[in-house]
Amino acid sequence: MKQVSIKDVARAAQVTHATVSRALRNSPLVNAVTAERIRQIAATMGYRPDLIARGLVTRKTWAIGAVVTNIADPFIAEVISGVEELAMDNGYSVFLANCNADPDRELRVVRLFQERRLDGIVVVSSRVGALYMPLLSQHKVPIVLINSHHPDEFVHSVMIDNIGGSAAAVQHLIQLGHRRIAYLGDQYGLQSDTDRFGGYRQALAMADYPFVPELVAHGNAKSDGAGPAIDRFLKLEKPPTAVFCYNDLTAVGAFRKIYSHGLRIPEDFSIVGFDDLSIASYTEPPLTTVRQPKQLMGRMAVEILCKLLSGSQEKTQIRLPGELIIRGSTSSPRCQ
Amino acid sequence: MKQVSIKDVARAAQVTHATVSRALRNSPLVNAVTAERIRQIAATMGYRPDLIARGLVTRKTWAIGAVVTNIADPFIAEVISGVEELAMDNGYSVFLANCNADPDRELRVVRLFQERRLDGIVVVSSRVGALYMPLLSQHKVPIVLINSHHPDEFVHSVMIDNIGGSAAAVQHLIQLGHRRIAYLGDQYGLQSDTDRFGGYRQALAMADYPFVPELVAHGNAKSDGAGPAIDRFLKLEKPPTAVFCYNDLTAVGAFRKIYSHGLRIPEDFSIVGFDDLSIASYTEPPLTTVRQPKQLMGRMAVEILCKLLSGSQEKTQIRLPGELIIRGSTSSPRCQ
DNA sequence: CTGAAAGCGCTTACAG
DNA sequence: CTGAAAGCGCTTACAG
Repeated sequence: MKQVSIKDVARAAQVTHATVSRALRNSPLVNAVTAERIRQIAATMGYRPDLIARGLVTRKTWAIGAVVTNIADPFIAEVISGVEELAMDNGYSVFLANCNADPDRELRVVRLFQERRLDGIVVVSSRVGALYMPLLSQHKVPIVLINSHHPDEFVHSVMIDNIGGSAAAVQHLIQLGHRRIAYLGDQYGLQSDTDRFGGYRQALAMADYPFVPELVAHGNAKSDGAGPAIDRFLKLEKPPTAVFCYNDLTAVGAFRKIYSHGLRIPEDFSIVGFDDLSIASYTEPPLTTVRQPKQLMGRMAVEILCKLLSGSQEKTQIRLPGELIIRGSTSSPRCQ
Repeated sequence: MKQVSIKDVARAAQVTHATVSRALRNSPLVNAVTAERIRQIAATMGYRPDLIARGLVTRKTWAIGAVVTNIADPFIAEVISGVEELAMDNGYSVFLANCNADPDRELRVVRLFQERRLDGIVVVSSRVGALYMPLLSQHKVPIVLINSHHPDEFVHSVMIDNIGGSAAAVQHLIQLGHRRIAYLGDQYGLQSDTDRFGGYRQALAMADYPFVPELVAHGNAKSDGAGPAIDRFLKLEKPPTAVFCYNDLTAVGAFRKIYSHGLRIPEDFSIVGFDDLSIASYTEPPLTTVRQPKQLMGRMAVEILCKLLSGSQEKTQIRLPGELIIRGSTSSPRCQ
């Protein structure tokens, strides 16, 4: 069945389609009574404006793109839920594009979004922001980066305060009395890893603790990358009594390995994560971690986008604090 | 900077924009040499076709909608990653709409998708499929339901075999030697809960086990809903030695409660879940559960959609088997 | 307040 | 093989 168009309504209402358009958009340029009559008729006929057609003339699609590496990543899914929520509240629909860190796919997405004439773009956890530069420079499509690389090359970004968050985590361990605190990071040169490592060192320095290179290991930001690192830590002459992990998934992997060594958490070994995924509440004991306000980050990115889309020129680079959530995986070390 | 349009290219190539259109679409109706020349020029000028304009005339948007209750739900996020992947591979972009089981929002989405002239819609885990009926009947927009209520009212659906999956789970417990097996379900009348309960009863019946009403409790499909149910089970004169849970989150809640009673898993108590979220691998011990092929389900839905969009009239209702994944949370009961 | 006209950027019969 | 024309469903100056 064909959609009823504005002309069908016009015919039924015995006016021009221009008048129908005005009536439906509540233009003051049309007589209140006829306007109401037209609206009635349109409603009865089940008329729905064609946003495609409208977009063609208004040059506005009311659509934004969300580019992510992997929507199945729980961190990203939470961010996107924030993005979607605020976007919808502001009248925007969101196109979701998974890129899996595949450059081909990412390039295709950039082109596609350009061809679809999206009003704006949000990029989550990207390492290849440079790909979006053409869009930004040639077509001045507003782009807001969330927790992505090189935010400074872009004008608008929302970032977690990695340094501050990890410093707080390590300070927490220091206050509990731990002297040998390990850092279990990533290995792919992520800026977030570098920064969290930076926060770790900063906290040590502030407490006048020595930095011990052997207490630093590199996982893969996933659960299965933690094992070898923990093994190595425990074989040290003076093993650490606590580890601060790059993220929650790494921490979960650390849990398993610690248990497999017959140690208890937190009595024998304290663990701190980063992100506060929902899984952090489910470990046994629940994980002490640094919470990233994931939904909020998504919402803020859209808020920035909306401001830009309504003409703001403001340059917005937001750095949000992480919140240390103290749960059961940390305590004072047993016997020093 | 204004986008370069087909007319700009035409001017530069000294042909009409119709010819440019043909050349760019590789129409045989244009001289190979000029076609190539035009393509060159278009490329140099950085021309990108306007999909909005094209869509207006072709009546095809190459966009599909994905309606979900909550993208932050890990189950849904996985399904969507499958949807997005296959959609993109077939040239479709996907609009994501979160509805949070909010009817207002859901109604808005239906209207919006109609106005955006989407080519098709995928609905995940919806309870209110009825809302989409107008779209389906009036505008014959293809709709494929994934794990949603009342799939039979719709022509196309992808469902997990809840009955078979849960029967397999319970059979597994029976084979391990458990005699008193509890079912910890949901309480909101979800069809999936009814079906999983059905599979539970079916497995008991096949083993000639009695059905014991006191071994059935109702959680809330989330982690925090399991506690009271487990408490009640353990207070029974003859408590169960194993519990089959409606889903993994419920199972995780059961874990915590079992541990808080000082019992061991699986030595003292076996637990089985349903879904196989990534969290199922992270519990201690890892959770035995029924895997839903989440990504596959998403991909299959899009595959159906694509067939429909290329003219197929076939009615497709797929029921996928779940796979029992045996991990560490189940074993034979200690002492009967 | 309303209509007639132009136009958004494309595609596609229809002539030639 | 190419152009001229019509049209997709809208919006919006421009007249009246």
